[in-house]
Amino acid sequence: MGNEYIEDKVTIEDVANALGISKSTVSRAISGKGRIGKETRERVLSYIKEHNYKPNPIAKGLSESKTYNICWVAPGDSSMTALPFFQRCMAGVVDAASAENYDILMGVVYDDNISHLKRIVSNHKVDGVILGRTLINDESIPYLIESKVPFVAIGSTDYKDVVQIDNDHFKACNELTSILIMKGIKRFALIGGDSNHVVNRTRREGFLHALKEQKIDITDDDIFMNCLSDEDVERATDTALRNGAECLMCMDDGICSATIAKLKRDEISIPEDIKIASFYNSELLSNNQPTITALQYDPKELGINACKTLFDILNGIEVEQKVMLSYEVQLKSSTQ
Amino acid sequence: MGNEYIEDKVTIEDVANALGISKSTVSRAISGKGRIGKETRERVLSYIKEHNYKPNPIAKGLSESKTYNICWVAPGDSSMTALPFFQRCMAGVVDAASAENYDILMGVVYDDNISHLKRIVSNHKVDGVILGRTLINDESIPYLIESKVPFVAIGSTDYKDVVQIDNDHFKACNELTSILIMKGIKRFALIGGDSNHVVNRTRREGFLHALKEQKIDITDDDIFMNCLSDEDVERATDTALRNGAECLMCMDDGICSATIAKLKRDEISIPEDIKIASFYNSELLSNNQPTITALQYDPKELGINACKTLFDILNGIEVEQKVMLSYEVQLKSSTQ
DNA sequence: TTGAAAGCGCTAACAA
DNA sequence: TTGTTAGCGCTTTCAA
Repeated sequence: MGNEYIEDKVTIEDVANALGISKSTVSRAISGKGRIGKETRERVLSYIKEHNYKPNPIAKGLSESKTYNICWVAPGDSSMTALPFFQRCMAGVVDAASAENYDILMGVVYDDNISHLKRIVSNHKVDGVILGRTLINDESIPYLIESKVPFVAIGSTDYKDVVQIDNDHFKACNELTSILIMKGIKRFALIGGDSNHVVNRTRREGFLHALKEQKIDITDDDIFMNCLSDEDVERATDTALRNGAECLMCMDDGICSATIAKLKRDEISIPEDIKIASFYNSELLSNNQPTITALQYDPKELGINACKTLFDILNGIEVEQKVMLSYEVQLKSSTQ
Repeated sequence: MGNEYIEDKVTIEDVANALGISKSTVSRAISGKGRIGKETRERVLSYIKEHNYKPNPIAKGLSESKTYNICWVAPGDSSMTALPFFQRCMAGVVDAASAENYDILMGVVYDDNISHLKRIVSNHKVDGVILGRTLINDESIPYLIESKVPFVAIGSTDYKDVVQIDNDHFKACNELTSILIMKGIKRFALIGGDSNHVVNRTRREGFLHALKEQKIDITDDDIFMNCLSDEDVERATDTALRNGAECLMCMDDGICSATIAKLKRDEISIPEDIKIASFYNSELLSNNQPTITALQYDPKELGINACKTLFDILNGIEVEQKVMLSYEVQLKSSTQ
């Protein structure tokens, strides 16, 4: 049965025999653990390089009770998964994992179905898990806690003792909003996504906090959460315009690009007729005309950081409960 | 060291001891291979269900020389990876793999750098590979052939003996173009992407073949390949319009949505001022106004098919060298 | 500094 | 029908 596709599958035993030494010596030479003669080590190292020997991580893993795999959990609904954010994040995770000779196993979850993640974890296929996003009612987190698998979340959560890597969305949204207020804008509308996503709630709070601080009024009529489809965005935009909004605050790149498209269709000019800003910048917006005021984060950095943190946990190194990565406010012509 | 996160990590030996039988009997009960008493099997099965025992695939794999992992190879350049196509395809692969208790390992390649794929394959981390797309000058394919790992490609290639799953882009593009010609369109322009991608060349050929068959002229001045950025698309569109094109044929969803955006910016109406069609439909286009004439494929089906084919190969079942999945021509208002 | 041997959790001859 | 045993390829005591 087995799968012998690499015919010259050379094992540690082959190396040991060829060199007339024991397997354990070869193992020591490679791992650097334990004492070993300098000359012996060099002999082994040069032999394996020449013969292109690579230790089999499956066997290594079995003996060490490791898998050398990390599970990257991404949302399965394609409206989400197509966002550049997840791609970038994952790229960071892949890079950081590769550096430690680890690989990434895909875990696909839906808002209400984490069976795929469960299969992977309960099958012992991974040493740890990185959650790509957090929900308010997140099935994954309690499951991961209960299963005792080490994990870190990208995003924030109220669950206790969860290691979190996030950008400081509250501070960022607060800051961007404050700046726009100082520039004289008084009537805002907020177009937001799924309020079951922690990040969306946080952004809303940062936004509202700035308004409150600067004593700018807003009613619930100008806050449009749960805009999941283009139609939702369209409706929100229409209402906001009717209500006299001066500036549309879009909660993320997807919503902002839908809003821009809607405004273009209606031949409403930015920024002359309406100003617009986004709480998340990405290539969906970056080559728009006019340029869009937005908050800039580095999702790849988030992925790298999450993965490195997970390795620290796996290695028994103490880590911070919550790391907040920085952001940048980019003021562009859409709010001039 | 090891990673004992599941405290109640129950092994086949525990099960055997608890039941007062041997490991091999338990193994047989689970796998169904070999002879075993009906009563014994049921005793085992009910015990493992109750105690939630799951065989460790790492150990199983070591003993069978299998990994129970498949490598999904996706392009790393984010302009590509963000396309819904790859997400959908991968979703299909994940589903089909899960059904066989297999998992998906991410392999990220760049046009000129397949080191990540090499690491995964040479480390024996996967039983097979699924290539998400094919290039004209594809480093991955010769590498995979040489390494002797079983693989299937989504897309077409001229390399010999490669198992390929594809949509019939030539036929589809030929058909769509022919229909538009019959509707009276005489002046076409083609806006296309990277000509190092096999699919882009094939689409161009299908398009040109229809023109030739129906004796419609086109010059190289109206064929714009390698439009990789929005600026490229913009320039191509401008030139095509200046040359008097009646209909812009866009090679994929990304290019088409860039073209539409450009036309909107310039306040050029579809289909009054210019008609437009896409050789690939996706949600990037599907809720556009006006609706867009396009070819519809099912990328998830492609992924499922590729994965099932790979399993056939792994199981020594003979497979077809090349499978062509169907498509649908959707005539909408953009070409009225 | 090195080697022998046991063990990681499972499968698969081979015996009984 | 079931048990015993020998691996799969590696790490890690324990001896030498």
